[in-house]
Amino acid sequence: MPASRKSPPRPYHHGDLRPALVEEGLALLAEKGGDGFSLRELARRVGVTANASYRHFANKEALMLALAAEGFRRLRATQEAAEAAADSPGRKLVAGGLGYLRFAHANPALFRLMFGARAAARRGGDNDDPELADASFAAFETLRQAVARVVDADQATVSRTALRAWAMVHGFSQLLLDGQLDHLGADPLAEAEVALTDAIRAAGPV
Amino acid sequence: MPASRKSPPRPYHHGDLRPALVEEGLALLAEKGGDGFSLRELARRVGVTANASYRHFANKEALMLALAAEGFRRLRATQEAAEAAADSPGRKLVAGGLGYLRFAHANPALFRLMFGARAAARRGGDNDDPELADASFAAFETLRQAVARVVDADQATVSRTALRAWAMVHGFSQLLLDGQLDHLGADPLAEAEVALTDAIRAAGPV
DNA sequence: GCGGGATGTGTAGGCTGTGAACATACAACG
DNA sequence: CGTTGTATGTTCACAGCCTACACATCCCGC
Repeated sequence: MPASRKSPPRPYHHGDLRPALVEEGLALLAEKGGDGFSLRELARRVGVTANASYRHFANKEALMLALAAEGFRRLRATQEAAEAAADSPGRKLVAGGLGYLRFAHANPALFRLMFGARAAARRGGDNDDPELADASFAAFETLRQAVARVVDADQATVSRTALRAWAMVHGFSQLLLDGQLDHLGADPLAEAEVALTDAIRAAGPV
Repeated sequence: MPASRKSPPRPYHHGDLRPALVEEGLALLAEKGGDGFSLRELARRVGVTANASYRHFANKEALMLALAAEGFRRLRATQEAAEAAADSPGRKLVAGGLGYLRFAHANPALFRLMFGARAAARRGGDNDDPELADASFAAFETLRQAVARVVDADQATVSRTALRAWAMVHGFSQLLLDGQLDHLGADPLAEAEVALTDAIRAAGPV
């Protein structure tokens, strides 16, 4: 009865390969970093041939774009969870920013991929991946709304303020995970957190 | 007389290979981006065998670190030139920031390498490259001094303010070259310039 | 129950980074 | 001036990578 047994001898078809590739891909990315990420190793881990992934992704870059998009979705979820735990609009804004910072610190390779992949894809000739563009825009929208709940001004002013806040948060995140803040002390994340909190508080209400 | 002629038939020794590799490496990086940068192609361009570079760099990563360090030196030179062209401390600070932003926009792959290489090297087990650390620190020092000429406060306050300014400038630069500001209009660089100028003016005098 | 589309495998080619042995040119010293 | 040592490039080799193409296997709708 070789028909009905499904687990023991590795079935010919994986059954749910695409999400498995994304999930294990995120893990592999965290372990090996952006360089050192290999399609073949990913396939090995998932228990499938190197070429199997080509049924689900046109090439390595397409897979990386999918990882980046998933990263943006998780970043947004992290921001929203952090905001939900705070109890005033001002504190929500700060909490969202700190969530952003911590996400970057906890997922350095993914964070770098998220913000490098679009540019890399476009210089490769592809037009902008809509899934990635959406996911990335949504993350910024989350921040813009947090700002809107604080500043109470016309749309344009809110957007300008949100853009500044984004640049500040993103700048700290990037400097932190690039080791550029290590000279500040023993715990760069903590230093970055207080610096970012001060900066948002100072610039937040314009 | 095959001894004294030096140009026609490619001499066995290049004569000045290391700086040639760095110079052409920067060009190749600008053309191909961080991925797609190949040691073999670089060697081909310089007119030398693939393995010749191993006499000057331990491996590919060491070469990339040298490129990154050279990038920091040029960034600093760009900042200083921009500051020199302005005529008041406040304007010098803004000009330096804009110089930083324009450098990032003009050299996207190099900029990404500069800020990614240290982290990548350290997760590879190497300890921090001192040449790179120095060059990178000097670029921040340039900005810190520009801030010091503006805020007139104790050392600690100056450093905190400079750190904020750095994060802001760096954040805008990174968002710009990652295409994250494209939705702002037809000329993202110009948009980023006014946004950054406003932000520095607003936050500069604390 | 069977035919076709979806999914995974096998094989192969050209590229990459890098190690080891060898070749060449120059420089210092007798 | 001749020798010898050292810095610099070259050749050969290998494993791993991405990916194209042909083939195998499974499942679903008729």
